[in-house]
Amino acid sequence: MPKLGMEPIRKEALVKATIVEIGRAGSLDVTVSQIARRAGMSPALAHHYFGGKEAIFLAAMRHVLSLYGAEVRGALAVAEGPQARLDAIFRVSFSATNFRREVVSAWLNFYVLAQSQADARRLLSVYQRRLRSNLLACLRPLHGHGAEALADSLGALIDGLYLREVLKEGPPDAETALRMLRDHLTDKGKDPNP
Amino acid sequence: MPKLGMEPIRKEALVKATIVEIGRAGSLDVTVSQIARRAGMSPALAHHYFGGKEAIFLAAMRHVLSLYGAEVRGALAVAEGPQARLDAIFRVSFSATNFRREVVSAWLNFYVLAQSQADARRLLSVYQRRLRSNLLACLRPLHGHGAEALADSLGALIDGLYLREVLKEGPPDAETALRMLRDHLTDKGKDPNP
DNA sequence: TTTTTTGTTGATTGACGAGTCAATAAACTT
DNA sequence: AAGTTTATTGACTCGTCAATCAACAAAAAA
Repeated sequence: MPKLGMEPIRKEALVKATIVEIGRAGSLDVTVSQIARRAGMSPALAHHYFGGKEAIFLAAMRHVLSLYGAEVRGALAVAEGPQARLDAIFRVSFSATNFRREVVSAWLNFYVLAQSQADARRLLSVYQRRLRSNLLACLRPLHGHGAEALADSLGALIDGLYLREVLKEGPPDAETALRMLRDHLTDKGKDPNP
Repeated sequence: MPKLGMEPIRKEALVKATIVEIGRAGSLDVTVSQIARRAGMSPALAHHYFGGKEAIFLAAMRHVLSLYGAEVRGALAVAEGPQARLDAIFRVSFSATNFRREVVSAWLNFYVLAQSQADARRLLSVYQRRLRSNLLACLRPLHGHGAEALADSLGALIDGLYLREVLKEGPPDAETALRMLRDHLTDKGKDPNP
């Protein structure tokens, strides 16, 4: 049976299964066995490829983050002007791929993980810095000073909207979330000192 | 040794120890033994008084929530006018008692808990509803329509600021957080249709 | 004073889960 | 054909932890 070149396939299956299982459990209280079973293999194989549970979680985190990052880059590539680019970032943050219960739950739990695992913290920091710098690039032309504070509050608002999603029932409401982000900016002094 | 009337004392000690331990671990991966040891008793006694780990967490959650609730009520009692009352809510949310690493970590983990435990979810929902209605009472006189959306985004922003605190290092910066909350409101159309 | 209630713990149980290992088998190399 | 690498798992080890229990101690009630 053993076909060669299984490693990437198995790893991907494990990473996806990890996200699903974290979503199901709503926490990191997920056994390697559960993950492996959902990914269609034995627990031993999961250990074989990743070496340990910690590494599996880390890989899952990287996956979510890089997926999000890629989507942002894609959206920015076709958006022209700061206003449009800003909105592109917003839309990606609440796109169907990212704003799903599973993924939101994963994010939340990654924040928890970041409190005790340095690698996880580093990854999250990278994401936060990237988001901040993306936002700043758009905000500076629109609101000269105050762009920094605005970027920070927008970041916090996005995270808060994610956080609150986990308590809601029913399908995620991206429209409402987007409206709040946009309203956060409207009526702010436009370009006070360019 | 056995003095009578220990129950409330023991319970309080356990609840406080729980919050400290959650803060230390940064997660709910905390054993009853750890909690009991920090509270100065045997694990068996913790089980005796609470019946199980789940109940200990729930009690800790109630403690944090009721402390916050009491502080809000106290601040509202001496604040006059919607503007002042609004700011009172903000200040309590980032007061020295509530905006501490331990407590912030506890909040975060309660959100996680809420995903898998119905009781925890109920408690958090109560808090959210209360916050929302407190905010609404202040916002309606100031911004007629749009008060609802504003209350929701303020709630999300508060949660987001808490969430982001767990990644920061150094002491919590309440001033900056407060500035963001206040800025979120400034320049919004005041009282468009009263 | 006996009995009951309340407080307290050491020792134990039973379950579960991460990680290891030896063994098997297919595919590639030489 | 013999040897090496890659894939795969069942069985096992070792540790941990929630929960239980029997036993002991002191206060209160009878």
